[in-house]
Amino acid sequence: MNMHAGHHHHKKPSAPLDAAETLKKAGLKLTPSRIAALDAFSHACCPLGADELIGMKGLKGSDSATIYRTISAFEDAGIIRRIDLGKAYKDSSRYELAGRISGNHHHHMICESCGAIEDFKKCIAEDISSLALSASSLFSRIDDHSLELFGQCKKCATHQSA
Amino acid sequence: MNMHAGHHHHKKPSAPLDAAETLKKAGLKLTPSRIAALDAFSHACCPLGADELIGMKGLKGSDSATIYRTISAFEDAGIIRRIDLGKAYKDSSRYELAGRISGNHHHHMICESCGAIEDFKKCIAEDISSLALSASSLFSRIDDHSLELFGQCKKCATHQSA
DNA sequence: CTTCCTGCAAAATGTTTGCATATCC
DNA sequence: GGATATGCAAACATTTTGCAGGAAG
Repeated sequence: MNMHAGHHHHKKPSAPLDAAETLKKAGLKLTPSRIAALDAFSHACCPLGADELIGMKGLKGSDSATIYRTISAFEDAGIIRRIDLGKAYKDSSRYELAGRISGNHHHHMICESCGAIEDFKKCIAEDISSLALSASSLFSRIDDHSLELFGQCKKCATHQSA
Repeated sequence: MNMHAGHHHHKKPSAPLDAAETLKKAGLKLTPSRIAALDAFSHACCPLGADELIGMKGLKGSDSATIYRTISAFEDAGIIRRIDLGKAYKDSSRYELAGRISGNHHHHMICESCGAIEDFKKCIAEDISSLALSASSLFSRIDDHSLELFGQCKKCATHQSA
């Protein structure tokens, strides 16, 4: 399956995101591939997979092993976060800048017919987290959460494509 | 990474789940592997992956290709649903009975240190879905959602293991 | 100058597929 | 009997790893 996001307007970064600073904070060396990857993530309109990074301007020359290692390093450092976009995208992992990095915490609506992705900002995480904690016997702390909505976009609903 | 759920008390099915009926409704033939797989899912304490089904009593003889095809057929039929349990479990897809089948719609809290999983019932999906829809320019319908909370269980928090 | 990153090639993993046979309805 | 499911083996895609050379701090 080879789906793609519906909209392609690049995202304006809340703050321009200083690569040098971000990488230094993470204890990672400042290298061309990493700068390019960081750039790709901060300009992306939707979560990116390794295959998409491979072959982007600035990462054309990078080996795929490097891409995977970069993704892994970024994830470990909390710079990016893996996003589950459902079955339409289940073949490969996709990532986006973590909320603390982008200053743009959000969730996604995904069209199960065409794979279109739309962000939404409204987040009930605080509420749900404390509710969950108070009902929990095992957990004492919630650090993060995922919330995605799956449905159908207007275009697909019209075309009756599912 | 080879993590496992913290608690292992099997789940009591709300309703015993008639395999014959479930499969018939789905337009699937009633075969030993499918009955066994359905049984595994309805007795599971947490989401199961293909590797876990392979080798369960009743599925010992089944080929892994059959297991994958069974999972796929069940997912297509809406019997099971893929669950993203975060990086601790990212190496393979895991599934659990869909809410309509189990009568037990819920979400998960996952310990990022040890992989322990706890369910929680409280769900704000209706609220969030209508909020999201009203703010959306692209979407007209939400059919499903995922919501998982990631944190640390009390045991790991105590042992300072992260 | 030391540590870390990268490329290359090979391997490991999880999952999918083609085809002949067996099974279900 | 006809449609569908299964086993087996091979193919696939994605991601991981070992190692030697190269770049960053």
